[in-house]
Amino acid sequence: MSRPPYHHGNLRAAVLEAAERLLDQGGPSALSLRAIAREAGVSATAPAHHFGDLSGLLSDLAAIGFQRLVETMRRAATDPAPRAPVHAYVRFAQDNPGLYTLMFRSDRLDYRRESLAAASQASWAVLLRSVGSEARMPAESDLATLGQVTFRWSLLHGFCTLLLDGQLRPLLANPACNGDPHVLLDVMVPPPAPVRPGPVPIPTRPPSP
Amino acid sequence: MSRPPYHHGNLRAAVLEAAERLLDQGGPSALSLRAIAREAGVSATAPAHHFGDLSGLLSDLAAIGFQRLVETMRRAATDPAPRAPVHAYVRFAQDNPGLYTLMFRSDRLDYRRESLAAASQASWAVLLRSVGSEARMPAESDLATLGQVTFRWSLLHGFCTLLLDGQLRPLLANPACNGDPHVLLDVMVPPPAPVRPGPVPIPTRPPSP
DNA sequence: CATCAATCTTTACATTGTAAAGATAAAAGA
DNA sequence: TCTTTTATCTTTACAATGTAAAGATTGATG
Repeated sequence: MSRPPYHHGNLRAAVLEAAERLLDQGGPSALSLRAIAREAGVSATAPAHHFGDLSGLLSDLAAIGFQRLVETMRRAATDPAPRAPVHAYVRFAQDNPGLYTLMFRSDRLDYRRESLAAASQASWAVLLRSVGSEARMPAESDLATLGQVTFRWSLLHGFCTLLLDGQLRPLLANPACNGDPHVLLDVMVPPPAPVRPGPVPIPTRPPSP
Repeated sequence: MSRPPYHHGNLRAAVLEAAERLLDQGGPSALSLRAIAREAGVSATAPAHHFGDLSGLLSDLAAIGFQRLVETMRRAATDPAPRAPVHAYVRFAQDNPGLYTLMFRSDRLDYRRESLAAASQASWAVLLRSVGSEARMPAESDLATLGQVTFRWSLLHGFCTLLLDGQLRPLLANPACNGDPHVLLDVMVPPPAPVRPGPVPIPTRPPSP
């Protein structure tokens, strides 16, 4: 009976892989320190030595998520299709629902952790470049750029969040959508003109008196 | 020594109030069944008799949140200022950060619960009316209306989520914003024109009237 | 080869959700 | 009015979790 060696040798990576496996399978709520340790085949407290505590582990995992998202967006930026980045962003959330959700669950993460801070910052650079800005940090941008960046990210992030939360299900049930979020995405970006001429798009049409 | 009576008499309401107090103070992660019971001054398992389990309690609390949001939006619809609803929505999230976050934390909620389903559905009616639709359910709307609704809610919800998650802090640190999210909101809605002419795929400005 | 430091396990404890059984009091029925 | 029933709340119990502390094992360092 050759039991596994006392020293795993590559536990850090193995733990992150085990965590992502559980995440894909059971969502963020399945990520307990002990369950991850079980999945990785080590003792309950082994991960803590590599990540400090649970929020440390989750933060490193979220950092990986941001890195992949950045890579996805970089790749999509080379696609000639005008709205390729939009669909790529949403597809990323669809393909990695647990990871995407985790990335923005600030109560379980520690954004001061270096890995996560760096990865998050890199995503800012990509986002700024996507609106034609040369700034690397939002703090160095003008107000118009900030508006564009905020608009883009809010719209996409809101869409993905609502989608993953199941809030768009009543919409997707509509026959016109055929259950495909990307249909909804296409009629949303760019926003369609108001049904009737009226005051500016966003502001509410006066609730038909 | 007159100890509290064995039967509270109005425990259901008291528990919800206690829960909201903890929510305001410590965020959604402070909402444990036992902590709520402590705050309400009853035994640890008393709340379970009224709400079934933790997700039941949180769902009823989230339902209250949706009701208040609906009321807020109804009130804002009567405000003559064109973008009053937008600012009202964000202000609601700012004033009730814990509650707003909880409302969309689907892993801790049970959307099949009647209270939550009803409250959530009511918010759809308000949202549909805000884009001039007369439908009460998204399932009965045409694709253009769905696009408008999705656009509005995604943009606002995304903005609020990023804001409450602290993701917009780098933006708000910019002197032009002066730390006020509503400044950012104003330059975001409607989105500003691109700084320079160039291939700017996403943030297409909605057709100016 | 001896020592050290890193890595992993064992043990321990407080906290949590929830099930089960018991206590209390209000309501209902005689 | 008195008994029975039912709703409400408490006590007890148990498995699971995060994390701290101490011990075991092994690779690295001198």
